[in-house]
Amino acid sequence: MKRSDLFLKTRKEVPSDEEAKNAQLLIRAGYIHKEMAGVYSYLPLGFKVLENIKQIVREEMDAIGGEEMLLSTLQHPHIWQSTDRWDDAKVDVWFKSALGEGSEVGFGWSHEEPMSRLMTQFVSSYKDLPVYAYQFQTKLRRELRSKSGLLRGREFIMKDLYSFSRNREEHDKFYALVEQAYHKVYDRMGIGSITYKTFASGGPFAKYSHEFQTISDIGEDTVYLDETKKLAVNQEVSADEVLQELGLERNGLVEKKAVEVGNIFTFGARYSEPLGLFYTDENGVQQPVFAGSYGIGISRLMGLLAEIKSDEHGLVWPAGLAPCKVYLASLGDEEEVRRQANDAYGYLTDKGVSVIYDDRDERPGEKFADADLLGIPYRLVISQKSLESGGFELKKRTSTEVTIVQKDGLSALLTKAGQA
RNA sequence: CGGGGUGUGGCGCAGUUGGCUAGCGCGCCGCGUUUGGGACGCGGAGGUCGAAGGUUCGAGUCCUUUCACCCCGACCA
Repeated sequence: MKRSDLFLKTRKEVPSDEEAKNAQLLIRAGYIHKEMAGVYSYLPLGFKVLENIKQIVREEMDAIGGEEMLLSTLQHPHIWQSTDRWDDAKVDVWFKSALGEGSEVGFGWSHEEPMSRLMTQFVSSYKDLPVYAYQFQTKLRRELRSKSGLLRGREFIMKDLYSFSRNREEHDKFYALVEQAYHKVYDRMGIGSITYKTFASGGPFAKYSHEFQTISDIGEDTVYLDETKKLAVNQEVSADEVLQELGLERNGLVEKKAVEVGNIFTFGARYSEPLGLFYTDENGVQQPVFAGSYGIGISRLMGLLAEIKSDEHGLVWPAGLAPCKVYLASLGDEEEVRRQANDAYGYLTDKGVSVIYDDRDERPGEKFADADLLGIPYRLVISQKSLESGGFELKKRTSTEVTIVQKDGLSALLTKAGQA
């Protein structure tokens, strides 16, 4: 991508209506645009980051047998009435509208009901189970107060996976598998070491649900950590009996603020029964499908990563999430510099290394500042001065060290570095 | 939804006890000089001062209503 072709524009000043660091940085860097409170649009570079986050999640969900699909956003009241989750008195986050007189529709804020209902079409025998289906969906929720930039919006993107198993044993095995997959997801995003499996309130079919909480001061949740066991307990369930049951010592726990980046629930027959999701077992007996749901906040992760992976100069995307690998900046307008910059851009692009080529007629300081603000992992500079030093200057976003490299060495170096 | 705060060119802000063609910085356009950490000079464009109503000879400024946004709280992935 040539910078001169992008509609991207960065800002020096922070927007006055954003307090949260993640929103300030992402807006300054031109990754997102605020439409209204708690509602953001994703601009080309922000969209790439979002897609990169999704891709990591997608790979890990596919690896444990997930089948990706996409449910509708518009929801019919009927199926939600059958689980008593349509009434505003029961669920207060519904955005609702009407098709016509006396005919309501809702905008999906979660999808247990439609997914369960849909499965009645495909599940009738024990041979049809288990089923693991997931989607990336824009969820709409009428939050009374959205805040913290991308961390709590009225419109946000979530990965939600639903498992449909024959029985608890089969369910529990998959539940454990999801837990492992989630840890891989967070590891790959560079927040594995500060993300804890956390015990939270359960429901009729499980004593606890589990959250994945990433330690951060911007978090809304308070958790108690056992750092040696790599476990945490949400404050909401941190009674003495619970700690005892989990084998945790209260005085060994540390209180921290954390951001919920994922959760996994055991639902059992809670939605299957009212929605008519049954199967016939080996003995010819009808059984309710044993279900679970598993969420990861995709857009929330983007906000959290911006919050955590940043410094005083701007964003610092982990490899694999950045919108591209290299920020190539040409300095000055000498013929030779221009020629070699174009050459390197073509060369890297051909080798499959994603590049933003800053070909604008701007001063060096501005290009350096943009490379930093955008948080691109590598900065490659070509100028009269760098040519005199023997090639291109390569610098990592996370380091101040500059190395001189030749064009032919670039792609190998960048490919190797990207894998590390 | 309770408490606090803010709305003035695309962005960030100033605007005194009401007073004259509403300013400044950034950004934008043109010309020139510049070129290793967000340059400088000269000349430009761009505003129903959030909206509606009211008081007044006169309202960005005072009053009423309303909308939006931010922060704290309650609620929530």
